[in-house]
Amino acid sequence: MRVKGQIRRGRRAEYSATTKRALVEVARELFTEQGYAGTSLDAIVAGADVTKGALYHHFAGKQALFEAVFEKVEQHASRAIHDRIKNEKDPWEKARAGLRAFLEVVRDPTYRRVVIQDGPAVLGYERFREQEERSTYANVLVIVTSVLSTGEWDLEPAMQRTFATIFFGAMSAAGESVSLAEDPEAAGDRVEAAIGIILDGLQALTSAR
Amino acid sequence: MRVKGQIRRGRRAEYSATTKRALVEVARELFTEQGYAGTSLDAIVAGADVTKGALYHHFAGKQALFEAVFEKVEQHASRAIHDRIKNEKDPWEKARAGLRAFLEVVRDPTYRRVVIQDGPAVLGYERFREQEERSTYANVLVIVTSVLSTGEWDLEPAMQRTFATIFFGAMSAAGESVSLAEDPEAAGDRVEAAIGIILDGLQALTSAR
DNA sequence: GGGTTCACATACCATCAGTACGTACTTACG
DNA sequence: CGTAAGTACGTACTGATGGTATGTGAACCC
Repeated sequence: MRVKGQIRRGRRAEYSATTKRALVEVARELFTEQGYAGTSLDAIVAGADVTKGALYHHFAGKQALFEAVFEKVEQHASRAIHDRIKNEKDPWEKARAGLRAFLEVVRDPTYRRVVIQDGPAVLGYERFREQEERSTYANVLVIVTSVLSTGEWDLEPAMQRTFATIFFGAMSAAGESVSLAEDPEAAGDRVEAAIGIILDGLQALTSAR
Repeated sequence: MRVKGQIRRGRRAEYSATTKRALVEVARELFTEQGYAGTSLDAIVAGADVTKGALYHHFAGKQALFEAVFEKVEQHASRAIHDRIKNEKDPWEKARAGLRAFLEVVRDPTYRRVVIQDGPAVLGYERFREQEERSTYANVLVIVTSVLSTGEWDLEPAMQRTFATIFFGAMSAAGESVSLAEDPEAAGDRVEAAIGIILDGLQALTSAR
């Protein structure tokens, strides 16, 4: 059963997928505007022009729907960052490029609300980290690992992960403050400068010995 | 109307204060165990052995009660950290002492759940920051300011706040990962070592010039 | 083309935050 | 000392909301 080289999934399957996407998309918008707690399932299904039967057919519940939204947002952000650092060869340049990319990502209201603000509370911290592990945090870990390989530190993996966690937390907090500042442009520059100084310090340690 | 040199507030006022403290205390326990969303007001008033009438007499609502709990927890944490850094004279030593103190504070399940996990989502990020501003974050800012004064950086206040935000975020994330690690002891040591290296780097920058 | 399955829709339930109102005790005042 | 007023609750209720049980019609398979 093939059409134009693609596997024909049947009308029913396509309609189903469309409904599911619509639910996730509407949920994403409402979660962004009103937060998780402030968004009712009734509002979501009304926006997607379906009923709760459809929602509970596709998702186990409100939290599962949120997680689907969360995953999509993270995936988008992760890809944006990855695209910006994959071509940088020098580890230190890669770090600075990644930082700039993240500061752009965090300006997206959806990312802030869904991932940073509501994410930990709704998913629980363990599940939150579990999701981060394969998206934005993964990018940070790659960068940190590559930076730490420049010196003669030879840190064990656990230590590399500790550094990644620290930088990830720093960037999240910084990103949040940037997008909430009255002058996000200037605030972003300050963050870039501050982390730049920290990186300079680490760089100084490697060249010193 | 005085008793033992204290102003006598009357029995009713004392009973009232006792009821209020009981509500906050029970709420603190339940919020810690089951989170904000998972805790019902019925459970809180039952635990405090009062009714919802009492709760709504003392607090505007569930969120206001949470904020009272939040404030108390933050106050306790902030004081614990302050006590540990006030005697340290050398800025760098003060920073390391503050870090160690924070890593202890963050091991308290109540602090993690109420302040780090639920805080931002329940209070909203702006109100969350507003509260932090005069508690734990204030401590970090003091440390950062004193550390930055050692070099010839001469950074503007906005930049100092940026550094404080960065370190505060780093420590929050690190603290969370520490308390969730299978070996919190070792994880704490790693965090201390990692931030120590970052501080070393900054220190190297000052002595280099 | 007839039975089966899937993708929903409908109707309903239980929980819970919040409100309206009543009440007993206490304080202030004469 | 007595009474009016206010405070600190208790009781009873409502609306909103997440979740469930069940029905149904169209698409799929043989």
